[in-house]
Amino acid sequence: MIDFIKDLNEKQQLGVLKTEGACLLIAGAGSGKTRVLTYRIANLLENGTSPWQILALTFTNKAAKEMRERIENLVGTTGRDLWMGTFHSMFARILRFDGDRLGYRSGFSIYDTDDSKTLIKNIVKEMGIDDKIYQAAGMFNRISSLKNSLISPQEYNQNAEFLSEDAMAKRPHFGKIYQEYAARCFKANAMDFDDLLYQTFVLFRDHKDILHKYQHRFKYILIDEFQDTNIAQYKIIKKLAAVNLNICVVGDDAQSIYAFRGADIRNILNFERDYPDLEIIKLEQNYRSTKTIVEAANKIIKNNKNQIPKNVWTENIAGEKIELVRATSDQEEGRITAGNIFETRAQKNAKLNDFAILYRTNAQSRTMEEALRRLNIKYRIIGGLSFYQRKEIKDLLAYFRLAVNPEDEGALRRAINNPKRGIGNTTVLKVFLASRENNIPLSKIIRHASAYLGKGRAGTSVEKFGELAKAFQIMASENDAFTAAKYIAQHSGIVKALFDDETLEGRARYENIQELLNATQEFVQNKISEATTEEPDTSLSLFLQEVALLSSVDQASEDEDAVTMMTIHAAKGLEFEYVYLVGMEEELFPSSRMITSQQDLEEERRLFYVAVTRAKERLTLSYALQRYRYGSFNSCEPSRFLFEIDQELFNNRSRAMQRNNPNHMTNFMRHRAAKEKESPKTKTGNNLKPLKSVSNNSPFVSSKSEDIVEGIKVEHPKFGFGIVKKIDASTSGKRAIINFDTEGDKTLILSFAKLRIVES
DNA sequence: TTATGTATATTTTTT
DNA sequence: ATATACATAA
Repeated sequence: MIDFIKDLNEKQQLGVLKTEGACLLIAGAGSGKTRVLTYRIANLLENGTSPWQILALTFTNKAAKEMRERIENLVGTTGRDLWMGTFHSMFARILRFDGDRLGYRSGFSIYDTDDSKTLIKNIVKEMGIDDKIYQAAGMFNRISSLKNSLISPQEYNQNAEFLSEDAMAKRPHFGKIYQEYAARCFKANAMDFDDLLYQTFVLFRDHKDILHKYQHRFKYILIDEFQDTNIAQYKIIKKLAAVNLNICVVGDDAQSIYAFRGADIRNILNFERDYPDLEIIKLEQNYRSTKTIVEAANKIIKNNKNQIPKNVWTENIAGEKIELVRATSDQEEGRITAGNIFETRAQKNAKLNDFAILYRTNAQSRTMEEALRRLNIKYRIIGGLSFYQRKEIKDLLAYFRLAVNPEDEGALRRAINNPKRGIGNTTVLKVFLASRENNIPLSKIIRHASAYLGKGRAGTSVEKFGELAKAFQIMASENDAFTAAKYIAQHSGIVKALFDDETLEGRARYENIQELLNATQEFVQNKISEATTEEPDTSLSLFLQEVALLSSVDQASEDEDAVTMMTIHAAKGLEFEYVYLVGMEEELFPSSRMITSQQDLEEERRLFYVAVTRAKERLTLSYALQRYRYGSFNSCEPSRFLFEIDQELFNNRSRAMQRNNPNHMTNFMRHRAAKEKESPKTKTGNNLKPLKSVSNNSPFVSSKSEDIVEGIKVEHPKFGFGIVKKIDASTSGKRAIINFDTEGDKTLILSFAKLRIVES
């Protein structure tokens, strides 16, 4: 029997013991909600609930893994059969079992964002419409948010309001693109990330027997990070919980940072409405951070209007004051940060694992890397371009996918002529055309290519590839992931091509391929050692599914003692003794794209709140006066967020620095006041753009590009002198059409173009 | 069909 | 500054 009482405070106990009915845990930062969830599950297991009757949804696979380990420590090995993981991976599992009812086959591919965008690009190209208006990224975002709101292509195309909106925004073909995109994914036996949610919803909606199966299986449902769930996720969960009604959600509205991905804070409010006899428990005691940090965080979040009132407090010591660093440049910021880490480690005898550098954008990691490397400090970067996004990895994965799912359009496109087989673009287009016109599966076309493309060289090359693909398919279905992967890597020619590449880059790529093969081997071994059944699934198919749903945090290994660097988003749920939050500058944090609306700004502030509350012992904030961006220096102003922390919470050094440079802070304050006054003017000037553009965040107008107006004469370093003919603010990034004396008309993006005003 | 050079867009966060 | 896309030549 576990002694719950000893390890938990009163509120936490309540959260553990209130097993029946609906329960909403509002958990402030560092209030031990993971602990509550862990004990809650352990308690359920101890009371005789079977592991497979519990569905626990976490935000990352890593969180699930850690929780599983902690549960096993409490109650033994029963944790293994829990349905615990991310929404996406648990729903993928359900769809693998029962997706056939929707017409999917079990080896379905999971398209990542790149795959989806490529497909959209191809569709737009095939439709022969302007790819400047129908940009893949914009179309993809729109489709994504529609799916997250559970609106199907059919529903979309029958809705007069949507259609007229599109017509007004001058993109009348969007509905068709959405329809075609969905059709093509289905034909390719592929789902994108959003489909994993959307199709699960459809499955439960249209097939009551399957819904019943899961409704009765899951006696208890738990959801972590509830503030970051979207409408689709909520609706599915509501269906699943409808029979047993035992549902416990944990979240903190102050840490909701994924609205851009469809997360809807209203889910918390809906939850109160949908479960009237709900028990609401507020966890407000913070066990993680010092008083200083908790106080700073509270002050920051107070500036947000939308929030559930709560009072986070701590019994911890006041601890060190917050340090604020001003650097002259981003490079200096890096040097100071690295130097500070170096000193602190020696002083406090700390491990590098205790340090984290957090930033708003991935691009900021580079200067930090250089600085750390100079001091020989080990580091790891989470996110950015991950291992699985590297070209050579994606190339080989395409072969794997094709072996598991022969209809995968994206995989076929990628693999068919890589390495070079003399199958060019024209031929590939013919293959797709033949498939579409005769309504014959791609796999069949390529295996009988000469019948469809003629008996020329192209036809035989494709046919040979078809045979190869078929062989891989058999290989994948009859062997475990490692065996199949090794075979495919060798026989696809990918390994050979890279092995022959003697350059340094080629070597690295070759090693990455080896690494991928190691990963399949590890996967197989893990499955066997964790197995609770006779025949664990070690297929390449399952490997691909797990890899596709890996989050950036999941990929980090903590074996080595190293400083962790990541975006604030990736840091959610983590904690470190010493946190360095760099790049505290206007336009960077808050991001220039997020300052136009109150809502967006509040999300940025929550992001700041998340960053600050990662720190246990000490928080260091820094900003640079100048930052190298887009290949040139830009001067920066300190972030407005810095002024939301009480001056007394900064250490003497930081305050002295501010005093010694009265110019800086006060100047900035004046600056901002002036800007705010001015802003209505700029807004009216921008009113030309259509009411509803795809990117509804109007681009930030820097003071420099503001000065560029129609009719003035400017000088460009390359094109020489010219007259501004027209300003176009309708797209993302304000553009100007300029008539140059020597070069004629050019369209330039103002935030990039280096223009000097000659006369206005 | 493939290789090469030039133009163009890109940087917010992610399952 | 860098990655990708497209056009052009071989």
